[in-house]
Amino acid sequence: MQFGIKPSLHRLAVMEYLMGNLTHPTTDTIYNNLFPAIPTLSKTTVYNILKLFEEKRAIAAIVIDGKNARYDSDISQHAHFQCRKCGSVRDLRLKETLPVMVENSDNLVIDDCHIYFRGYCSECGKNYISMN
Amino acid sequence: MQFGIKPSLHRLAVMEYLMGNLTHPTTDTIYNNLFPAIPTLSKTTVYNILKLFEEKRAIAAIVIDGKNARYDSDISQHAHFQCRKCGSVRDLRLKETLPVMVENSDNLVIDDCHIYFRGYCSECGKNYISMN
DNA sequence: CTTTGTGCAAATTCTTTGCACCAAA
DNA sequence: TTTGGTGCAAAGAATTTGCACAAAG
Repeated sequence: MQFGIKPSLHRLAVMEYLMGNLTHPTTDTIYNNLFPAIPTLSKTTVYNILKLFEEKRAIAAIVIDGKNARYDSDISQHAHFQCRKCGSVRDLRLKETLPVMVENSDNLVIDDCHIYFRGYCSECGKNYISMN
Repeated sequence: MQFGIKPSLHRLAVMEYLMGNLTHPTTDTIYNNLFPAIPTLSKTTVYNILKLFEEKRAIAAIVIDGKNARYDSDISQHAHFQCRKCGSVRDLRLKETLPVMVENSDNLVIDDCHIYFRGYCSECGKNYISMN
């Protein structure tokens, strides 16, 4: 395990879950999916681990809605889309690299960028259109 | 008051506050700043009004950190920057329009986009550098 | 030993809800 | 008189904190 993070069974389990499930899970989802296999796991520990990973920039926190945080082990530059109806979050690839986008920013030290789109996904979009 | 929102004293006060304070205030900040002048105001009402405004797309909710929502009466296309140290949020103008940025997105109906940058503002950046 | 990962329960924070009251059309 | 804006208190949900124990080097 890189990023200056000491491995432990729980940490490895959380990282493996995130790498194997690029579905932007919430803390709760991660906990509930790992708990059956790791009955000693507590939700506090999941919170601790996710916070540590994020601080070390090993994963990215996605706060696309105000509700709860989601996590992504894909830290490459990409955007996210959330459906207003079903709430699902999916990746969107960008055509341009981000640094070109922002006007000269005084003396800001920018080290992170998140792009969030909202609307209706293909499934919910159908219903959305048919309801009008 | 446009956007299909019926005006009321409280609604006008919240909208005027937002238009006069483009500092991306939180619900709490708005409430605390209006309360002295409007002692009958309750925080529930501020929540109600902000939710209504956002639904009507009269203002934009900014969820740049997971903590709490911030609001912006400037609904033109622009990005936001938050300082990791002091937490302040400021606007950033974009060079490109957003639709060019995203790869062809299947059948997504995209109606909203938020771009968030993080790092250190000019003030905190100084301290950040001098501390290393 | 000493550090640090973990877990429980309680506390905190932000936001929503239920319901009653009040004001305006 | 009916609709809809408001306010209080309580509930709810997500996350953090304090502290004690356990595990690892």
